Amino acid sequence: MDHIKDLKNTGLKATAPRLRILDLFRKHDSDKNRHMTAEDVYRHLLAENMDIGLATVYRVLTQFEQVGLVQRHYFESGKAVFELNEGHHHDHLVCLQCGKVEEFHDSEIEKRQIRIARERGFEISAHALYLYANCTKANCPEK
Amino acid sequence: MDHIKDLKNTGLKATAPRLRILDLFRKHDSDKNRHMTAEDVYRHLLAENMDIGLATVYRVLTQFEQVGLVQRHYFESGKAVFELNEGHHHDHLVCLQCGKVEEFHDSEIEKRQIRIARERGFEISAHALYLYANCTKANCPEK
DNA sequence: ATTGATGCAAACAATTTGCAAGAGG
DNA sequence: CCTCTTGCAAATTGTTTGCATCAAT
Repeated sequence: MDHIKDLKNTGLKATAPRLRILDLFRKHDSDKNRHMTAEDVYRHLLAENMDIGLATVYRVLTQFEQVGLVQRHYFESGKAVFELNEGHHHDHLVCLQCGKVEEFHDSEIEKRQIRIARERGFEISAHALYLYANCTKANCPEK
Repeated sequence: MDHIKDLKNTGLKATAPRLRILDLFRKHDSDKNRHMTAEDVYRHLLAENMDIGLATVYRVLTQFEQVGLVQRHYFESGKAVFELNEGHHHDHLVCLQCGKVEEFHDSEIEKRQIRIARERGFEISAHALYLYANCTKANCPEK
C-alpha cells in the first residue's frame, strides 16, 4: 500500500510520476489489464488528468524494471508490455489475434526447461516462457 | 537445390532478389547463423556485391513468410529474426546476453503446452515456445 | 505489352536522448 | 542548494509505403 516506502527501498526518489505509475500497476493488479504498454500507462495517467510526458513513462518503466518492480515482456506485437513483478514465477499464453494474455505455471514443464537449458550450457533467467496461440473465445476478434 | 522451381511452386516469380535471399538462407542452413535479421540478410547480399535495397529485403522476407518458406521470430531484441522453415517443429533457447540461439524439442513439454492451452480455450499455433536465458559459454560476452 | 517487382526516399511507429527548467531531500 | 528528475522536442532504430522505373512472362 505504501508506495513511497516501497520506492525508497529501491533507491528511487518518490516523485509524482513514479508514485502514480506504481499506483496504476497496483490498482490494475490481478485484473486482466495487468499487462500494459508504455502507451497504455501514459493514456491512463492523462485520463487521470496528470501532466506527464511519454518519455517519462518510458524512463520510469525502465527504472522500475531495473530495480525489479516490474517486468518487461515483448510478446510478438512490436511493442513492449510491462507487468507488476510479484515474485511468483509464471509463464504467458498470448493470443496472437486479440492480444489477450493468460498466465500459467506447470512445474513439470519448468523442470524440463531447466534441464534442457542446463544441458546446453544456458542458465534460465526468470519468467522465460511465452506460448503464442490463437484463443478460441467468443470475444476474440478472429479474422 | 532448385530455387527457381521452389519459388514458382509458391506462386512467387523467380526474381533475382528472391533467388539470392533464398540461396543465402539455404547456404546458412544448419549452421549457427541460420537465424538472420533483415539487416543481416541485407549486409550479406551487399557483401556479395548485389545491388539491393533494404526495403526489398523486408518485402521478400515478408512474402517468404506468407508462403511458408521462412519463419519470423521476435525474440527480445527489438528486431525480428528470420529462419528457413523446414517443417520440423522446434523451440528456441535464446541467450539474452549474446543473442545466441539454440533449437530444441521436448515432446513432454509439447504435450503439456497443448493441454494447458486447450484447458484455457487457446489453440496453439506452430513453433510457439521461446526460452530466454543467459548462456554460460566462454564466448558469451556477458556484462 | 502487362503486370508485378525493385530501389530509393520519405513516412511511420516505438523508444531513447539532449537539454533547460523544476522538484525532492 | 545541489542533484536528480521531468517535459518537450529532436534523434534513433526497425520497418513499411509511395512512386517512377524496370524486369519477368
